[in-house]
Amino acid sequence: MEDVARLAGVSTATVSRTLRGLPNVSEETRDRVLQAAASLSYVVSPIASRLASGRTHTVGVIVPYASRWFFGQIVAGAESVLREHSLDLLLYNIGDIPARQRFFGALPLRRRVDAVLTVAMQFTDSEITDLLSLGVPIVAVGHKVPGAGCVRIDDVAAASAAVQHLLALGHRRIGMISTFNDQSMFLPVAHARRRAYADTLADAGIPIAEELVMSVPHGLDGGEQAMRRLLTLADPPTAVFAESDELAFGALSALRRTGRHVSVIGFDDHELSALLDLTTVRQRVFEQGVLAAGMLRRAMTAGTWTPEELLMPTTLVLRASTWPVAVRTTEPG
Amino acid sequence: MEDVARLAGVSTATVSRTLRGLPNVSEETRDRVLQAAASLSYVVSPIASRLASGRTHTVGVIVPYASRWFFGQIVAGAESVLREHSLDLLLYNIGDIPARQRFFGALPLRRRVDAVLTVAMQFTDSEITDLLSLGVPIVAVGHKVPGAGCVRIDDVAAASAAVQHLLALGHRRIGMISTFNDQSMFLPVAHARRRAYADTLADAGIPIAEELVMSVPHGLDGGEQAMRRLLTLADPPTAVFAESDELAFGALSALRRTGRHVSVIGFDDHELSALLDLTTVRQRVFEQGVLAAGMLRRAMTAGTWTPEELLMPTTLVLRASTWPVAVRTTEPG
DNA sequence: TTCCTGGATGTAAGCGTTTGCAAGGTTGGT
DNA sequence: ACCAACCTTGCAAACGCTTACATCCAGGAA
Repeated sequence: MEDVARLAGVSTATVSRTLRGLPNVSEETRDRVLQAAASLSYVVSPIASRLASGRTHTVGVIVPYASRWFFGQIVAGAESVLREHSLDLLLYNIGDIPARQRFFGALPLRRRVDAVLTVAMQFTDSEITDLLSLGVPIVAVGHKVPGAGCVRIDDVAAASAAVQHLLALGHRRIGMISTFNDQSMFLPVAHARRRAYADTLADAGIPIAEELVMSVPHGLDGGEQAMRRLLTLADPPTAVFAESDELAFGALSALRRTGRHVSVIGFDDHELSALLDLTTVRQRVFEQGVLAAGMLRRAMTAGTWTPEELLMPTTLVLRASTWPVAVRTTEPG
Repeated sequence: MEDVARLAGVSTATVSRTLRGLPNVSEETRDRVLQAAASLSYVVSPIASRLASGRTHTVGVIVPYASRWFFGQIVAGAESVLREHSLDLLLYNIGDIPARQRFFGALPLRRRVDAVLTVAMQFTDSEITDLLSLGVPIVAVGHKVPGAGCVRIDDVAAASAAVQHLLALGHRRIGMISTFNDQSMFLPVAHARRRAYADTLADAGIPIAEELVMSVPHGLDGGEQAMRRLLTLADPPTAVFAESDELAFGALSALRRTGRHVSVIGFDDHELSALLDLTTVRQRVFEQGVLAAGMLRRAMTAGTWTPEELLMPTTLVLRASTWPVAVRTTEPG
């Protein structure tokens, strides 16, 4: 920067002002500085700039499973808006207990980010305290976090719609594939969706059968296990509501291998759900990443910030994986 | 840090040395400093530390499609090893032309990262020059980049094996679904796999039919379009080799909708390929991310660095999407 | 002419570390 | 008892910016 200042015949202060587009620089000087900077192909050191200004221009993004479809979409969505405003995106994947402990033990975000985006993470109270102690705006995608902004869907309503769809098809014995709450992962949506399942059945006057609710780790394998177990029941369900499409995929896989026929409805509208003909509840995932990042960006620039909550719509997408209960008691159509 | 120094009764220099685990600090002093730091719950400012030391402890990761399965796997793999060594991962998603231009126009990596990981990106010569001008170690996953390290598979051999599998099943009219080279995206693997396809057919004495090679954008839609076009041919292929599983999924989708039957082999062994019964060429994607990050980490710590090349094995995974040519001329089994 | 105002620019003090160098203190060999 | 060698520690100068404050200058009002 000194070189640029010398070449333009001004002070480094003026160079700094020019390069950041501050208003109080004369046009003539501005041109001279920009030209000098260009000819030296100079760029400011973001690190020095951060140290001096105290702003990191970085958003920390915390996800439990970076490689899963849902999270990839959110991250990509957030990345697109952050990049556009030249903000850095620092990715933290804390899917297992050790990673989580390391994360909250060291809290590497301290002094490192101006904002935090968390995606479908269930935090303990102390973890939330830790996060809030960072003193930066936080936005959660997928569920509420006290003190943080939030972009999500109405999980209860959406899950309820899914179960109602099965009820409307005449199903009365309806199973649910839900995720573990052991590792306190995924609980936010799991909890809401499970409750919606129970309430909706109760409203329809159907008693809840404990054995029809499976708790498995998230992913294909989990879904497959769950469905296998459901199929071994003396009175297996005629329909199953899966907490996510990936779980539903696993369920479909189990069904195909065993040759059994059970209606399955998923949740998310995964990119491949159409191909697999999975009835599901669609939510716009990428866009949630976009909106969350936008919310953070505004909070960062405004200085002040009151957490907002954004509710995204969902749609029931009907495909061939669900059918009326009567039709396939023996054989699929 | 000053506070810690004061509380421990030493200078900031000693605190710094202690906190970084340098050897020349007496045990007694070390304990005192650590205790002081803990009681003040102090952490060093990474930014100040970076400015002073000149090292960013950050790896820039450049991907074309952050949300696609393959890239998610690589990123997750890399993240796991970087996090373990407390290195930051800065994600750049430059999938479209504008993003790419912005990226190479400003070259935001300058002064910002100690190493670069690129995933399946086809760069122009000038772009490679730009990247090398950063003066940091670079590792490419998926293909060679001159001057950079490399973790990849033998695309030619693997693709050849795929085509040979189809040949062995008796297919003679074999199509290929490949990706665009318009946006100079994906060319590295596209090129190698397409050449392998052509050479393998040629070796078998089969003339290449231009109309059997489709170029489409990557993704499900691309695969679907490609297969639809292939099916409209007067003499459609009996088998198709898709450059990636996602393209193959699209192809399967088109087949299902049109009720036609064509053998399809994919590439990657996507997480859902088993469910869709797709014959494919398996490669260990996550692990490639791990290895690439490890390579970079070593390069960063060593100071010196000569690009290495790592070749990962691939396996042909036989499933139900490919069958002998004679069997299904009329109806699937 | 004088004073005031406001915009453009320069000066220099941070920002919170790292690190080369020097100083002081120990230890052990002679 | 003396000196070399080594280990521990402190001092202070970077690192490359930002920014509060001071300065200067031109133009307008009185």
